[in-house]
Amino acid sequence: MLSIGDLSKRTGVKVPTIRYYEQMGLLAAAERSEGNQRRYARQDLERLAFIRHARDLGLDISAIRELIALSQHPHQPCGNVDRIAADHLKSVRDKIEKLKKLEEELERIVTRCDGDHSIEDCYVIRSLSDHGLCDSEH
Amino acid sequence: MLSIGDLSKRTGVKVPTIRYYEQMGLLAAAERSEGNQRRYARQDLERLAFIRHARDLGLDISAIRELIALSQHPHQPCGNVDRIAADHLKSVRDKIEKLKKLEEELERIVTRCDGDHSIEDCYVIRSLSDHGLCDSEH
DNA sequence: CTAGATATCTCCAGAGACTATAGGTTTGGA
DNA sequence: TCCAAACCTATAGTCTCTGGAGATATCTAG
Repeated sequence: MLSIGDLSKRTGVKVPTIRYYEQMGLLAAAERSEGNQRRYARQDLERLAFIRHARDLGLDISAIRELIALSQHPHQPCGNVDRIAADHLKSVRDKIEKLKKLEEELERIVTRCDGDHSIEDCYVIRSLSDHGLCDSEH
Repeated sequence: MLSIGDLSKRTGVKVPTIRYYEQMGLLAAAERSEGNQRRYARQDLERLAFIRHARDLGLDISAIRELIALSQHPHQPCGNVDRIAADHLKSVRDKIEKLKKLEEELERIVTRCDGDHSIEDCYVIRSLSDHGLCDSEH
């Protein structure tokens, strides 16, 4: 049996975060030692690794909760699982698109500023003040 | 003079958000009507548009606070302004990089799932469970 | 001028996903 | 056996808003 600290070291998830996941219902309430400390078995380690991996991929807590619930019915068809992942892929793509537009605009703003003139004339400040200087909508 | 609702309509910033910006020190405390309601002048409109624009670009409140402070000394050189914008550009680029890696991995996971088999065998679930199935580090 | 509708005021709580602190208890090794 | 490290619970804070409650102000129609 692993202590919460052991589990933390093995998964890279911080101790308070593990307790938080338990509170949020992603991890089952752990067994306890005689002195009331949490003790974990291998399944808990796997479950936490699953959660960690899903979080790293940017899935939010409620999506993960749903995936866990689905994974406990292994003989059902996996359409919902696929949908969750595909939806998330779409939202990641949307975010990338938005950030690329930001990148372009920031680039445009920054490259017109040599950092060596007065704030009064600074393109960065002027761009922020005047939306009309933007190329694209946002 | 504009009411807070007028200002909201003109800038697209919600009323409670305007009050929040005032509380955070981005907007000066507004003048008040006899009945204690906020009244805004044209400068406030411009300032709020500046804030909105900077937020749309992803700059955080403290960066905006700093930019506003700098913009009030128009005769100083603009090196710091440039630095804030350039730092932000870098962080946007970093975010894009990370998201692209996620995109790749999610794509890989999703395309191997046809949504038409059992959860037991689902590649999405298996990928999340087993980090070893990933192509790249993350 | 007054009634009623709309807008505003302040204060407080909640969102999401943690993170940190305080004050106390248990555990593991020398 | 003793002590430091790890653990426990409970609570509050992070960041950027957003929404609600209950009270007050302003505007419009009659």
